[in-house]
Amino acid sequence: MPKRITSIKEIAKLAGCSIATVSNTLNNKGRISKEVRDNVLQICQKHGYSPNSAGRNLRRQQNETIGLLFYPSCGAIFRNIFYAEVMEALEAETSDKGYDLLLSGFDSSGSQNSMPRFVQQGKVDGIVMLGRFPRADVKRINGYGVPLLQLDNFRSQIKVDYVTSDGFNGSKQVVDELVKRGHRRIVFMAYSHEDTNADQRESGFLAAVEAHQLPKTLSTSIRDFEDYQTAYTRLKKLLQSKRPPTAIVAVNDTLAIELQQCLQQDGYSIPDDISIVGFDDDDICLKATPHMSSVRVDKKLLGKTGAQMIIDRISNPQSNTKSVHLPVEVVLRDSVSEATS
Amino acid sequence: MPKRITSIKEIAKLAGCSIATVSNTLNNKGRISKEVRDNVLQICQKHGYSPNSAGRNLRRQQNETIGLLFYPSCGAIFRNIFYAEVMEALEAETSDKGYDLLLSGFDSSGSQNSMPRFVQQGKVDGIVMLGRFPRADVKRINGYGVPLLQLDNFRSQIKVDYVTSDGFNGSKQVVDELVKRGHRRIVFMAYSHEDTNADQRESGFLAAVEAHQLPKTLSTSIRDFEDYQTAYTRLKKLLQSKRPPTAIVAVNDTLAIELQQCLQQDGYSIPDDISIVGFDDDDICLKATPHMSSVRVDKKLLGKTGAQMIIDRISNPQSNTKSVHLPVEVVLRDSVSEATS
DNA sequence: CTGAAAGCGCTTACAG
DNA sequence: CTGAAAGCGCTTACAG
Repeated sequence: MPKRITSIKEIAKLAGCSIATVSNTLNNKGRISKEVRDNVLQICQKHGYSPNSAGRNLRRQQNETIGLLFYPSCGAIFRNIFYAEVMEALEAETSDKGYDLLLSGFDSSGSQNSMPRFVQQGKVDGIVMLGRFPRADVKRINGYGVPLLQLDNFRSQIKVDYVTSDGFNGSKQVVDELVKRGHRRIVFMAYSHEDTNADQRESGFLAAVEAHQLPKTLSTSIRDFEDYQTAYTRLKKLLQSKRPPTAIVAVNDTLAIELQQCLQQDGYSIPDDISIVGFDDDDICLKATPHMSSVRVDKKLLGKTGAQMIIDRISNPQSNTKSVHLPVEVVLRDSVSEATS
Repeated sequence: MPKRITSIKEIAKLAGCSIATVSNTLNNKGRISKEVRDNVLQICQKHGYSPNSAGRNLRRQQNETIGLLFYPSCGAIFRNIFYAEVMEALEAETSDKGYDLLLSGFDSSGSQNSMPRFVQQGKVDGIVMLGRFPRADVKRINGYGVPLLQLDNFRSQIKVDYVTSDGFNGSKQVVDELVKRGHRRIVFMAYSHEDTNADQRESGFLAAVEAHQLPKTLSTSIRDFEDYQTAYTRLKKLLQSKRPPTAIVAVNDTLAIELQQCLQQDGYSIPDDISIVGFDDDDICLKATPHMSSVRVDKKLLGKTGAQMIIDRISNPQSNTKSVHLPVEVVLRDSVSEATS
C-alpha cells in the first residue's frame, strides 16, 4: 500500500497538474481531458485520497452533517426499541445521501436558553429532533434558523417540518375492530405527560367513541398517571365497577404489556376477561403471552421519510413547512377476542 | 435578541480590536488587558458567537469529533439494550470533554477494503468500535493510523486499546456460587459465532470446572448453535440424559431468559428443576419470571472508561496500547436455588 | 482544456 | 499587551 496522501497539493504534484484540475476532476466539474482525468483518478485511488472535509466544508459553507437531538436524553431514546429502528433507517438514508449524523450531548433541561454546542459552532447543516420535546425547546431551536425536523412527534402552531404516524386514525381503526367484536365499553390509557402522539391517539379514540355512539361514561380516556403501577391502580378501580370495560387501548406496547402482566398476576385472563391493544407494534408484542395486538407504525418508513425531509429542507430552506402523518395498520393478535358481556 | 454573528471579523470590528485578540481572548491565550477582554467576551455573548468549527478545525488539524463504528450494524447495536447504557455514558463523557460523536453508515461487509467515509475524509480524531468486529476489520481499521478503541470487545494479538468486562472471573465466580449451592453438573451455553467475550466467559467456566473438579463430561460447554431454538434443542437432549445438568450458565441475559421460557413451556420449574444464570445484568432480568440471576457489568463505567481511553489515545498517539478488564459482580436472584440432585 | 489566485474562518508564531 | 500576516485544505470564478 503506497503512502496515504491527505492533501490535494501532493496529488496535484504527482499528477503533474494544478490543484484546481484535481478538484474539478474529483467533483466532475469543468471540462477535463480524459487523459488527465484518468491519471488524476488513478493517483487518488492509489493513495487512498479523499478531499479533507474541513477544507471543503469551510469553503463550501456546509458540513455534510446532520445533528441529532434527543429528549429527554440520549439514553432514553437509545433504550427505546422503537427508536432503534427509526434511527437505523434514518442513518441509512442520510448516509446514502452523503450526510453523517452527529449525536448531541445537549441537555435541554440544563440550559434553558442555549443551543446545542454543535449548532452554535456551525457543525451541522440541519437538526433532527427525536422525542417529545417541550414546546419551548422546539420554538427556541427552530428560532435559531438552522433547518429543523421533528421526527415522530410535533408541536402544533410551530412552523417546523415533522413526520409522525397517523395515531388519530390508528385509534379509530382499533375501536372499529373492537366494536365489530362486540366491545362497547373501551378505555383508552396514556401517561399524563405532554405528548402530542398521545393526544392524537386519544382524539382518535374519542372520535370513534362518538361515531359508534358508545356509552361515554363507560368508554373513557384515562391520562392521569405517570407510571404503569399507577395506571393499573386506576384501571383496577374501573374493572371493579358495575359495568367494567371489556377492552383497553394503551398508548404504546410497553404500557399494554405491563398492564397485561399486572392483570394476569391478579388472576385475570387475557383476552377472555379483557382485551388489550397497544401501539407501535414493537418486537416485544410477539414476546408477550398472549401476543399483544397493536397498531403498526412503519419505523423504517418513518426514519427514511425523516431523512428525506431534513435533506429537502437543507437544500430548500425557504419552502413552506411540511407535515406528514404516515398511515398505520391495526394488527390484531391473541390479546383480543369477542366481548364477553 | 441581537443579530447572530458567525464570523470573528465582525466581532473584532464591533470590539474595535484585531481578530487575533478576539481569538486569544476566547482561547485564554496570550496576555489581554482585562478591559479589552471583558469587552470582547461581552460582545461575543451578546451576539451568541462561537468560533466556527470548520475554520478552527482546519487550522488546528483536528475535529473535536469521535467516530462510532457498529458491528454487525448500526441497528443491531441500537436494538441492544446493553449498548444503550454504554453509549449514554460514552456520550456524556466525550461531550463533557468537548467531543461530538459521529455515527457511521459504514457497512464493513460491503466494502472489504475501504474505510468508513468519515475516516477517509478526515472528519474524526478517533474511532470507537462497538460490537464483535471480525479480526480482519479491526486490523484494517487499526492499520489506517487513526486512534482507535474497541469498546466491550477485543481481538487478541492486535495492538489496539480496548476496554471490556472481566468475563473470565465472572464465570468463575458464578460457578463458585453454584458449587456452594451443591451444583456439580453445570452447562455453559454460548452462540457459535466468533466472540471474544463469549470465549472469555467460556474459559472462566472451564477453569472453574477444573478448579472444583466437577465431572468434565457432565459439566460441559455448548457452543454449536446460532439461535435460542437450536440452543434449547441441544439443552433438552442433555436434560434427558441420565445425569442432567442442574444449572445453566448462559453467555448473556437474553439467551438465559429465552431458555428459561422454553423450559417453562415444557413444564420445567425454575429454579426447582434447574437453575439459570445469565450475563450483563440488563434490565430484562427483573422483568423475567422468576427474576434472572446474572453477572453485573457496569455499563456506565464501560462507556465512561471507553471515552477516557480514546481521548487519551488521541492526545497521546504514540503511547503503549492499553487494555482494561472491568470487574464484574455476581447477582443471584430467584432463578437459582440449591441443587436438587 | 487548464491554472493562478482569492478566500471560506480560524489560530499562531512573530514583530512591535 | 496588541495586531499584521501566514496558512490549514479546499472550491470556484475567472483568465487564458
